[in-house]
Amino acid sequence: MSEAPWIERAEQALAAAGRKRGGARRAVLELLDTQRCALTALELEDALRGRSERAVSRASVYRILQDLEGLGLVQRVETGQAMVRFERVCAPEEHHHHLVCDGCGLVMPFSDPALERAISSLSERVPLKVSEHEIVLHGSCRDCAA
Amino acid sequence: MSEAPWIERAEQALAAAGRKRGGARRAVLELLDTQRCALTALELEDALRGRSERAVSRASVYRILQDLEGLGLVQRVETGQAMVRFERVCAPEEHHHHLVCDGCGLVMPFSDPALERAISSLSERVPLKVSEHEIVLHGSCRDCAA
DNA sequence: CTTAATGCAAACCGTTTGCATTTCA
DNA sequence: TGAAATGCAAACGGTTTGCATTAAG
Repeated sequence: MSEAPWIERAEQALAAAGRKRGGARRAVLELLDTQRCALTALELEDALRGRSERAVSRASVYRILQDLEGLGLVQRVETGQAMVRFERVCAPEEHHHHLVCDGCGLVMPFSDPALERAISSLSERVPLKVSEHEIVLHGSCRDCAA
Repeated sequence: MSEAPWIERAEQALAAAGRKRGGARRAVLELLDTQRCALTALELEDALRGRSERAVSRASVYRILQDLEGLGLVQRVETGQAMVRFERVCAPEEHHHHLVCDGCGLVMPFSDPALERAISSLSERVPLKVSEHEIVLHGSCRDCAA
């Protein structure tokens, strides 16, 4: 199941949940599908309005994201910044975490197999049935550290 | 420096920063000092109001926390819940991360040396001068999983 | 037709700020 | 006395909701 392209899995999951298709959600799905890293709702809205893509009202952006999150298609990323970020939940190979520059707000993805091993071994020794994990490294990016 | 009790270091750092002492902040410091894990501003306010402790207005709670965060005495913890949490920054031996039950909102601390090693080795290979990291495991606690 | 999707504007709510007052050094 | 600390209430800003409209199946 996770081999199918994300956007297809998404449409499928939505259909399975008895949802009807709509242009706003389709536009959000398509934009999310092109993104490497987490966006805020506002960034999403602007990206959709700015380009040729279909404009989507802010309320719909939030509703759609919330909805996709509930279906496990999107996950929220908390970076310590004012706004929450969202990104698609992708195949294990693309699983990543985030670097946040506290100076300029830049957010970058990274991944590290050793870290994942540590997390997964840890997850079995902890009093919680772990379903997901989020790791954020804070610091200064190259420009800000200079 | 990190061998001194946290509350003393805090008072010291505040004095060094040219701050004057005050009852509200003192009460917040004392409460934070007794806590094992992160609290929300509201929980702090309630704890101070409820008990015999000195009541502190919500605005002051936030201002004090923000202030302490700026001095590196307190850190914020984002758990994906509505409110941000705060806890004192303690000695390395007490360094920990958080387990969050998405069912009931329970937040528990945990620590894992292997994980810390993975993080610190990773921190040197990443395009960010890492100053801190935050790890949150989400899942279901024993009661909620049952 | 019946239910979901969407937009708009208003409501929410955690957090911050302005301002007047008190307290500390 | 001058600067910091505090409380109160109002302002903020990201997110959510209510309601009327449109569109999918």
